[in-house]
Amino acid sequence: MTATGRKITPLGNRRRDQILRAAEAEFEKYGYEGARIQRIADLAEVPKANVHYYFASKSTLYDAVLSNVVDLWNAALAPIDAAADPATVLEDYIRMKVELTRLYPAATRIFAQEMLGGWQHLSEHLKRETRAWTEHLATEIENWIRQKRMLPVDPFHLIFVIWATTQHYAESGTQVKSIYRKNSLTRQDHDRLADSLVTMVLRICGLEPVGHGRNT
Amino acid sequence: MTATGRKITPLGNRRRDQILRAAEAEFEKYGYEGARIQRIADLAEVPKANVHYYFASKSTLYDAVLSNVVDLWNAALAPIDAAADPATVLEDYIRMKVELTRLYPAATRIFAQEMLGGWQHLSEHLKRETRAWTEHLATEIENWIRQKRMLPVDPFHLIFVIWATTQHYAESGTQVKSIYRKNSLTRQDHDRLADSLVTMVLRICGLEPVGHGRNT
DNA sequence: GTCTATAAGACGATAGAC
DNA sequence: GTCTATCGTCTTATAGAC
Repeated sequence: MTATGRKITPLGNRRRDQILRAAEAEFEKYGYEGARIQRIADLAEVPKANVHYYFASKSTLYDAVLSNVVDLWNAALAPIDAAADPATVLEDYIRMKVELTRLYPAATRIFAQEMLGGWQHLSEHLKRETRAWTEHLATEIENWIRQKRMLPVDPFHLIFVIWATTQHYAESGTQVKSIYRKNSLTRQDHDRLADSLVTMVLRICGLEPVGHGRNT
Repeated sequence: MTATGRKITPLGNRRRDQILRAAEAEFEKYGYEGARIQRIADLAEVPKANVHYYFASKSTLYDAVLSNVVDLWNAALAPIDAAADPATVLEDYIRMKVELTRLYPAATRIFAQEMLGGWQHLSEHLKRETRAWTEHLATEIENWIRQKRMLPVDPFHLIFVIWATTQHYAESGTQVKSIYRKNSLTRQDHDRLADSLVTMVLRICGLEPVGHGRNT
């Protein structure tokens, strides 16, 4: 089940997927207002009217793309093992988030754009889903602090540090590239970011690295 | 001197300023593509053609807005006292950045939008200016690390933590509000963010609070 | 399901009276 | 400087043949 309550592409609709992928690229590059159905059609190599056959309107198409993006997020970040130690959970979370950023930069940028736009195009249902997960993690962090298993810190601010920093890196072709004077971020760049972020977050929490993920 | 080499509104052009302010609000809300000159005109309470009298094109108008935003940034964040201790410089930087976010949320959001869009509408000159300041701070941090005045950490990642987190908060009317279930962020919210962020950054650097700014 | 052609309207920009 | 009226273009969406 996806966020919309339907299976993602019950298989057998290649044309639809083709258009969906093209739309993702278009919306990533130009945002909702800037996106052009003609370009989506060209990229998907179908006539423009064909896009409207599968998706009634531009808005419907964007909904479909956003829904996929949110599903991706929730699926990957869902499980939190409350029994595990904080350092492990936080490190796993960070590495997972950086990995998502690396694997799906387009989805990540659309997500960020939508956030900056105040979720103007996101349904109430999807909004609730994204919020629920964050609150869950925050509650866990509060428990750990109460149990003196980590230094006191505002849970939401800590989550935002992780979220904002990885999000910030999602934008290949932006200030990050501009500062590093590179054209694309490599696998190594992302590993270094993950390592660095883990180090920083653990220091914030006064935790020692577990060292099960990588050798530093 | 501003980023464009001219004084900001040499005073005496109320109409122009009126339009500029309206444009700022419009671009903040809808982004460059989504912005509508008609709405800007309505908000500024002038006929649409009047907008075109003061600004030749939509692009020109956006340039003017962006230029003001970048000037604001550079003016407030420019001075770094290399002789001062790291904790003081970092704390001052954080509090200044949070304050800017509080005072100019519109400017901040436009800045963030432009960043996410890959600075598509920012002139080369302005790009260079924003980059220069970041590199300057990074160099200072590297010096401090070499002099063992703080724990080793990737300077850019540290800056991004600060930048991304405060930026993330700039979006009143977004996920932050959604999570906190509030309609606007108060002065106190921003103070708490600044305190929290200072604590986190100083822990990352292994530094003690100086306590000259606020009593924690 | 696929595609061409086109409708219907919105938009940025301008001409030209005052 | 200000404003009305309008031009030309672009864009979403649809009608209707195949």
